Amino acid sequence: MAASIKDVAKEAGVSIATVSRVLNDIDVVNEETKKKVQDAIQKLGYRPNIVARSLKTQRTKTIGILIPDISSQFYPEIVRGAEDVSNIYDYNVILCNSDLDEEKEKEYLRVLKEKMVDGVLYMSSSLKPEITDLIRELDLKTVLIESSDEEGIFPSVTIDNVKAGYDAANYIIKKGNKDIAYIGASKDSSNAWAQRYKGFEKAMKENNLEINEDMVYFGDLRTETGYKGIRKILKKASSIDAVICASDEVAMGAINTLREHQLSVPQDVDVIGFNNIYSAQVYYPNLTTVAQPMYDMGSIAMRMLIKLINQKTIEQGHYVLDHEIIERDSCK
Amino acid sequence: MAASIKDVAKEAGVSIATVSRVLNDIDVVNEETKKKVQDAIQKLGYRPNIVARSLKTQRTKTIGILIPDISSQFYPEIVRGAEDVSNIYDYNVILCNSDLDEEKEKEYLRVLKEKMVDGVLYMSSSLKPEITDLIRELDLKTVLIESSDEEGIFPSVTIDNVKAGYDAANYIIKKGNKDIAYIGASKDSSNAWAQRYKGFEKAMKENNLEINEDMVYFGDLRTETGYKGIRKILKKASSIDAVICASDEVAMGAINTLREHQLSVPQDVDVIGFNNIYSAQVYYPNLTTVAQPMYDMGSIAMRMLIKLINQKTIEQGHYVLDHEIIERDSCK
DNA sequence: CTGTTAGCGCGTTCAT
DNA sequence: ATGAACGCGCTAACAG
Repeated sequence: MAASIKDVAKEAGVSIATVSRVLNDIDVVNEETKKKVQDAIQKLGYRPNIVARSLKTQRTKTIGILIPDISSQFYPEIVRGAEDVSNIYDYNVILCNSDLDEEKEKEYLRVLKEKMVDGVLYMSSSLKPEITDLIRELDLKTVLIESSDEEGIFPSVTIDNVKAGYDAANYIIKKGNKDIAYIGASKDSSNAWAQRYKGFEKAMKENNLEINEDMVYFGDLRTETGYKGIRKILKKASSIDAVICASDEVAMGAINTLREHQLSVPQDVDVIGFNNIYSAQVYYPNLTTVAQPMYDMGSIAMRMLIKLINQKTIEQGHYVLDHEIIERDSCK
Repeated sequence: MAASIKDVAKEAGVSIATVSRVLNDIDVVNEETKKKVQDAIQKLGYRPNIVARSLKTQRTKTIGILIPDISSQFYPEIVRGAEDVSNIYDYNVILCNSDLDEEKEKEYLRVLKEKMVDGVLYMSSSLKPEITDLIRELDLKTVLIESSDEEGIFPSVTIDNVKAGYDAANYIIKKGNKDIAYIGASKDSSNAWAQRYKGFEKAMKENNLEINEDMVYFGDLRTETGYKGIRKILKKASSIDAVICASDEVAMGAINTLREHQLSVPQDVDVIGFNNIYSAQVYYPNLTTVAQPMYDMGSIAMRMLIKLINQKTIEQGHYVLDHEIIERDSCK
């Protein structure tokens, strides 16, 4: 059994209260006794038990991170950014993979509450009312990443996905492309991916370009969606100049499939992806893509959360970070 | 403030001990009173405080995972495998990025101890004595992934890296290649990557092939090492038939650089990578590589650890999982 | 079958 | 400046 505060007190010949005081640097403790205590701590290799402290202080110095899947290409960097900041402020993170399963999310949220986390970083496709209700009921300090709630009560960190979709489309249009395909995820809900599609629509409209139903495909954001999308589009559409993809994985799936059909990128077709994941820069052709500052999203969100936990007022409830088109070799 | 066990007891008109009993399904509680308690729990939306429980039971149902960097391409899948299993057994994981910094590792280990984690999954390049000493001093139940300690006291999950390097080399040799380059990380220490090089040496020797100093390069396992390695090799060596790379990132960096020098893969040069990360299958040309069962490594290690925590005897202290050569398009 | 009580290790009044 | 004592919320004897 590791030494407890009691052992230190005995060793130093003082009360546990005094030990606690030097531990937390509170009140003014006589230099001499302070020294005695520190020596005892040193000698016993004492380290405070944070669990006991948490029970007393009601703060665990632990933060829950809820993400769909750490083994996807997108989230690791966000988590890294978050963990780096948490580490600076002496917090640790509990990682939870939800697989976008609402029940799993709820259960994690409840467990995090039981474990008395000081706050939660929440990432998901869309923010269902059941979830926001639960978060409020559990009274969990929460910052959203990549999505925001409609009422805007929760602080959030996102990019402007409508604008990002708009910019991607304009970039493709400026290259002189007319028959433009779009492969993404759900266009209905209010999530990030639907917003990208809205931006796409807007740009097409502004340029008097028509969106051909046959050239739009919705699946998820995985590579396979790129395969499927291109197959469907190639079957139905008469001509294809470019493809806008809601993720880099989809873009790579699309390019691979185009290649199978003897269509080369960018000679025959322009393709742009989204997110700028690691693979995008090693993929051949190097993928032109709309980059999100993933690391920053994680670190900024964690900073906000920690401020929130410490009751400091948050100047800005909703951070909208800049996206950027990274020009590489998948567009002419 | 959320309801406590006391509130439930009062609401149900029983003692807190009884509430605790129905909570933990211990002893035989009268069906009627059990019902009363459950109703009270329901009514108050009570959830036990795990921190308080932990203080008493000395188990937190939390496990620390120490990895170099979650934003690398290699670790997310391992972590996912581990978290999935932990979730099944009602554990949560605290994620720690060490950046292979020994001081950071030590500090994390100490904090994990303070937070009373039930166990630790440890991943690192090599296992320094300072670390094993600390783990023992802290009395942390630990399972190693990807590396093993020389004395073999800690349970571990690895692949046979010597054999893997040997297999990769033989695969390349069988293709008829003579001038074979190797790009990897440190060849001295006893880590996984050094072992791969040992396997390479063995295969070369067995086939009476000479290892040309000019065709070997050691850096780290990042893409850049591939660039640097190829540049150096191309400058010094007279001819190059194939390159064996200690990671997929390195392999992709190597191929990109070969391409810049008008050498195409696999027409001019065969290249094989290591790990089978996501990018390997979307990269062009699709990367031939030695796959490690990353998800399984994480899940098996977590299973071992949980058994260890629950004092069940571990039948096998050192799991050596199978690797597999995935034949794709970067070799003839 | 159920209640009382003593801690788990720590922070925090309230005295002194 | 320091110590005694209480309680955070829960489990685990021990009684009854």
